[in-house]
Amino acid sequence: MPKQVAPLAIIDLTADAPCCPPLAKRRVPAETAAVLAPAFKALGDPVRLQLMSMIASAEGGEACVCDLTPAFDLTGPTISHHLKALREAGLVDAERRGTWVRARPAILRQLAALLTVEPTPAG
Amino acid sequence: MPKQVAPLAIIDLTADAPCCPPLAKRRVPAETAAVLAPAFKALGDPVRLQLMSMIASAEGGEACVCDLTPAFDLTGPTISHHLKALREAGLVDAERRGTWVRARPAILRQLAALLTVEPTPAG
DNA sequence: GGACTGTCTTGACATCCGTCAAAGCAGAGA
DNA sequence: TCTCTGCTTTGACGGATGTCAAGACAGTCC
Repeated sequence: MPKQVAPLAIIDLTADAPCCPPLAKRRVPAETAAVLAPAFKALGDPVRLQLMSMIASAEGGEACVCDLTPAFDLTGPTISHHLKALREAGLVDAERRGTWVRARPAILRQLAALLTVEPTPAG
Repeated sequence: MPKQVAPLAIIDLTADAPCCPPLAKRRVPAETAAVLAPAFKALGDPVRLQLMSMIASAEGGEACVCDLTPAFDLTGPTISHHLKALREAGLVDAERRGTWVRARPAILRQLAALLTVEPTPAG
C-alpha cells in the first residue's frame, strides 16, 4: 500500500482559503494533522480561548495587551506566555514589541472548515 | 463498578443547536471557555485529530477500534487512551466495551460555529 | 464450561504545560 | 540622556500528558 502522500505536505496557513476538506468528509492525513493540531491545541486552554476571542472580537481584530491582562487573575508574564503560544500557533500576530496583537482570521477559517459537518441527514 | 464518568455534565453539548455565537463576534465568557476548551484540547493532538477524522468520515460515523489501531505506529493501550480522551471530551461515543466508536457531530458543529469568521470584508 | 481474541485499565516514566518571581529590554516623556 | 512604565524572557516548580508494559476483563467459538 503506497503511503499516498497528499500534495499538501506543507500547508500554507497564511493562505486565505480553506486548505482542507472537512474532517468528517475525508480522513485527515498525518501531515495535515501535524500542522493543524497545534492550532487546536493552542485553543485548548480556557485562558487562550478567551484571549483569542477578545482579540478577534475587538475593533479591527486588534487588541492591546494592556486591555487583555487585567481581564484575568493571572500575572503579566503568564498572559505573555499564552499570547506567545497563540502567536506560535499562527492564530495571532504581534507588532512592535507585542503591545498590539492582531487576530489572523484565515487560520480560524481553516479550523472551522475542518470541523464543518453537514446538517444531520435524517435526525 | 465501572467509573464511566459522565462527560460534560456542565453544559449540554449534546444539543444539536450551536450554543454560542462565533468567537470573533462576541467575547467568549469564562464558563463557555472552560467547557469548550477541553474539546479543542482533545483535538490538539495529531493522533486524536486523525482518529476523530477516521471515525467521523467512516460509514455512518462509526468505526471499529480494530480498524483504527493499525493505522498508527502506536500500541493498543495508547490508542485506547486517546479514544478515552475523545470520549471524555464528548467528541465520540462508545458502545459496549468500546469495540465501536461513534462520532458526535453536534459537538463538531458547535466548535465550528465558534470558529466561524465572516469572509474578509475587503480583502 | 473452557480457551482464545481483542479491548480496557493500571502503574510507571519521561516529557510537556501552566504558573509565578525575577531580570532584561524597548518606547515614552521630561 | 535619564528615568519610568510595561511587555517579554528566563529559570524554576508542581501538575498534567503521552507512551508503553503488564494485567484484567468481556465476548466469541469450540
